[in-house]
Amino acid sequence: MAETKQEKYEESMLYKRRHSAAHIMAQAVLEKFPTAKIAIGPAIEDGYYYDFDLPRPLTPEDLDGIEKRMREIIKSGVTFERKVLSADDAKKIFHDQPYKIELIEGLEKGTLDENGNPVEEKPVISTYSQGIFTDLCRGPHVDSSKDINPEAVKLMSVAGAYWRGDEKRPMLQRIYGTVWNSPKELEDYLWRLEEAKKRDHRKLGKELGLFHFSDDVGPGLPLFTPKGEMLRYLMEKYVRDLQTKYGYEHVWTGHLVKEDLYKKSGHYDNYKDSMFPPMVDENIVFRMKPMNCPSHMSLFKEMGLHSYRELPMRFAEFATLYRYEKTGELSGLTRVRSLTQDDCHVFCTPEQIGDEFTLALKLIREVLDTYHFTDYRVRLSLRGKTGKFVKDDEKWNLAETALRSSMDAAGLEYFEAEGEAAFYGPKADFIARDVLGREWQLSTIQVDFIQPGRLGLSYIGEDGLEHTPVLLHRAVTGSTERFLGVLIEHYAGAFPVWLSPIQAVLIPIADRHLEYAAEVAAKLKEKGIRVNVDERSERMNAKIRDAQNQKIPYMLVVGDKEMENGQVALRMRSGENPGAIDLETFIQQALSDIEKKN
RNA sequence: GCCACCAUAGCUCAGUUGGCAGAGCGACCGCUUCGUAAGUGGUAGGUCCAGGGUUCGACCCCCUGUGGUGGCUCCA
Repeated sequence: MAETKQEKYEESMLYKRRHSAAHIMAQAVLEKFPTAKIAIGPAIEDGYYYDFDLPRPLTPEDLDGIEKRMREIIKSGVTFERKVLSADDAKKIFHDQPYKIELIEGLEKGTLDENGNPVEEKPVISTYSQGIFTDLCRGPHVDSSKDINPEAVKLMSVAGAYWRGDEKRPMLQRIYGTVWNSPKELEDYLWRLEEAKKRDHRKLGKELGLFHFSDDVGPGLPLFTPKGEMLRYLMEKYVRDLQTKYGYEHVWTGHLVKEDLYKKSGHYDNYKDSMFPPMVDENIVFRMKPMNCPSHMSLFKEMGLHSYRELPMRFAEFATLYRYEKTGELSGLTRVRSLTQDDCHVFCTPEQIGDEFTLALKLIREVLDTYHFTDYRVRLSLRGKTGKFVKDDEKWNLAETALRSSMDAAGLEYFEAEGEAAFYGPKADFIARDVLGREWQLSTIQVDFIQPGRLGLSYIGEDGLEHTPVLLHRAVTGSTERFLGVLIEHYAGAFPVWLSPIQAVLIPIADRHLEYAAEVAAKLKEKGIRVNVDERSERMNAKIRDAQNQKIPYMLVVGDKEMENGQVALRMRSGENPGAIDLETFIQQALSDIEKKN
């Protein structure tokens, strides 16, 4: 296979255009607010941003003005000139720009680059100037602003952003903008955003009548309609059956747990802020269950003394958990306060890690495949040098090695992310790309050498001695709520037949066909097909339109001809119109589509 | 939690220098019985998110709160 040479984004003309546009925007903002303090302004995926400390909040009108001024600057043809200089000279230039001074000090120490990211080598300090505006910058940039098409530039939004991403530091105003190589590309990008909006699961969830939120119930607590619950049921049943087939066993561990257990497991220290407040009953303090691991481990313990012959033991559970997410973090179904995890904990010996990982991997691959997620990558999250990570080098090394070799053995490509691990061990996350190219973290497998010891778990080994089992945490779809949100957007609401809450709708042409429609519906129901009869006194066209908008896979029109011949006139939601077929033929086709999970 | 913006009928939205609240779709009740994406007439439907303030008068202006959106931070 021929190797295609792919240009790195950071070296591309598009990147230069975006980065240069960020500088031009900063110039326009400084012209408007001469006392503004400028922070950082990198190019990012699909555009760029720049952070400012401004005397007042920006309005949408400000953005229009800044965008207009940017076009003028671009058209005027300013050139970008690079200059290398010493830290002291740089400090002189930016003497009234405290954020730049802080960045220069980072560069001086050789630990951070001009965007505040850690670097290996001590960087050269350089500035880029266009016209009267000079910025601390490594580049690269376009030679002249004439390399940017003024009609391919657009400011997108204003947002708050903490300086250096640290919530204890000042909140700056971030302007997001986008630049493309041509106005056509910009138009395509805006079109993609529109398409994404049409697929937004919050919008589709309402239109298709799948779920709601209620102020009376509370934020982040979704309520599912009969259709929405059907989806949940089907999704969970599918994974449950598959897990059973793969040798996982299901357990149930309730919703409340004594707070003390989380102190023992170590979760309390790390996550008490994201647990719902305690429920106090005389001398006992309870918490809503925010994770299953301690419960599953307690169950393992209560089931008595275990022999190595019993391992691996695989406890799976569809458990509804409650997490006290900050209100600003809640978002539709993808970030909620009550979530149903398809969780599993595998208790095994160190030697079994590889096999268990492979098993989990096989299961995950099959599930992602069924849901038409074919494009995904794996992130291996490792501990960082500082932070929440439990201190035990030997065990971390053992865990990291086990995970790496398991993934290598599985022939799986992965990339590593330092500092992203859970506090108890490294993890492998599956990040899938949906049809719009957006990435979602779905499945996860985590090795845990820490918690079983903390909770005093043990098994008797071949040597007759007590050993601490290794714990594997594993989730396939993550949570039912989040996965459903992603699925709605992935399918744009047109679920495959096996998942569709309503699989077929019968459309009688006139009232005299109602009886036949009901007969057909009864026969379909008998075969387990989820079917509705549209009995309204509407024209067939209106019924078809409504069924299309509800994205129902099969529309079955019945009139005089069909009634006479025991047929149904099939129309697919794709617009495909096979016409009149025998009822039995349709049933066979539908059952086959459902069976194949197409 | 922080920054900005938003909240009007079931849904999508309009509205007024501060002077009796509007449309389309949907719902309901009729008429229509129709062959592959909206037949037709009528009726009902509102604490203009909540609480306070300014005012002769507040859906509109101010404050506080609640909820949502876009980000930031966080995500066992």
